[in-house]
Amino acid sequence: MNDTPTLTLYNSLTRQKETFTPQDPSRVTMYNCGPTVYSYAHIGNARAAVVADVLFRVLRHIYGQEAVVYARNITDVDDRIIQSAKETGKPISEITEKYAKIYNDDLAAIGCLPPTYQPKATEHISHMIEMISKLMEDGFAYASDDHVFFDVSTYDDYGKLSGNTLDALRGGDRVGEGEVARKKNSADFVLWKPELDGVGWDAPFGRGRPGWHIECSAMAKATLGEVIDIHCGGVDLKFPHHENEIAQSCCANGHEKFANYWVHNEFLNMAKADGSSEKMSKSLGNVTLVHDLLKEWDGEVIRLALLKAHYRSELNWSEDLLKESKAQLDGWYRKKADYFRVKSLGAGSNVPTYLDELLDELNIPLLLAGLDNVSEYIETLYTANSEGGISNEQMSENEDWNIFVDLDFMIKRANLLGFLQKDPEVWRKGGLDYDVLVEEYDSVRAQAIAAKEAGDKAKMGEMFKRSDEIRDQVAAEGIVIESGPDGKSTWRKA
RNA sequence: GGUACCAUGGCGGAGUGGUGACGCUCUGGAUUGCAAAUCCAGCUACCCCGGUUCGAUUCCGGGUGGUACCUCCA
Repeated sequence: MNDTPTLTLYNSLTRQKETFTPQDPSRVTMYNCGPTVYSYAHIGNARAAVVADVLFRVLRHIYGQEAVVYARNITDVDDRIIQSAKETGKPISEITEKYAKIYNDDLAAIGCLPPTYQPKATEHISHMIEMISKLMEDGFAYASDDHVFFDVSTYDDYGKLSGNTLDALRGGDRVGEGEVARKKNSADFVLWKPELDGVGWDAPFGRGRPGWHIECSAMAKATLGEVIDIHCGGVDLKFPHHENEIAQSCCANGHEKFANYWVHNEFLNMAKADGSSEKMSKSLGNVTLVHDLLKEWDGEVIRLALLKAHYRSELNWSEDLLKESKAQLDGWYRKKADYFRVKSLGAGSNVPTYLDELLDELNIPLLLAGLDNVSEYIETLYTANSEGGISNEQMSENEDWNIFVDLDFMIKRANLLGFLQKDPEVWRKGGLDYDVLVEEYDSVRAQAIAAKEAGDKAKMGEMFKRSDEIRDQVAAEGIVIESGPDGKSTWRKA
């Protein structure tokens, strides 16, 4: 294992780039906070999931597929879910199962591998109760007015992750409102709440339901262990969610750390008409759902758009970003079609694949550029051929082999990142069928060319006009006709 | 008020103490009946002011501008 690639990650906890060293290379653990399933996932949720997915893929590449254990939870007990059940009159399980499935389907469509474990909060209530009991026994938590709170004053490192201090947090107090009145310190957070609308579980400290933060602590422990290697999530979860997870887990489990590395992705902003941008939020009414985008765009286009910026940079989301991603992928897929052509000539390759660019803090944009660099190199080979008077179809076996190796390398790397998974023909045609119309186009054009050769200009003009009409007609339906050198045309979805 | 992040061409976006990747767009050319696609060529950028240095876009300080978190939120 001397040649294990070295991965560096920016650790939000220490605020510096660090070399990643797992506790056990044969069982590398990562946790990502999953969705609360009461509605569709939006594109911001997707960014967090895609970033975690890339990290998952890189870890699998380094340590082996079986060696990486990735847990992404489903929060299926929550006030918003209870409220939604009440409003729609549907059973809670119907709502949570529906949206959990949609979430998984949508993420699969944008190339996210399924996590090793997908624990549901309702299946881990006993673990949460255990953890809360332990915290109470050891004096880290206290009961108050049918609630149980974590006492932040008992944990010295509270605020270390987010950079908040208890004094600073105290500044925002609104004493007397709601929970604040029940707490010892305003920063104390709830571990257990009383039953709501019949939703509750029996516990030694009273029938009730879990607070939000304890869920992740309990599920991470149940699926991955008491100390995990990497914890991912969006920056907005850093405080209070992740801060509270650390406090609970460390105090309950008796370890100095909960996660050794914290990886936080930056936010996604929505572009505004005036060129500025603002964060996506429901209150601003600018939420874009993955589910809706998938109706119009291929999942790989959305995935590429999400990965165009470094995960620690903010990403401005826009329609142009999607268009740009589509254009870039079209180019890659042309290369993939070429790959099959050369492969059919008998070329072979066993080049090793690597993701070195990602080892430096998941520099995804650099790897994407690397794909295009290979692509460009292949062009120079083609150009060299054409200058030698040889068509690409007539290249020597040796040249084919060279090109194949490069294409193979590029495509394998793209595949590792979750791109170029489709057949190039399927990609081009998007499941449509315009073969008949395009054949007619060719046939009319052939007549035009024949008329031209016969010197019949009137007929030539007429035939070209008819072929142009066909081309305009399919163009109106979003189809682009591409003429081949031999008079045979192909077509693709624009 | 507290905390943190960011500032590169028309747009997106890497990177580096010493000719500024890559993608998209755009311009010119080849090709085409005209297009499309493809190929070739090309235009355009490191927020401002100091400091360190032989040399800074890159390091340090200040300024300006932008953003996020401190409340449910990826």
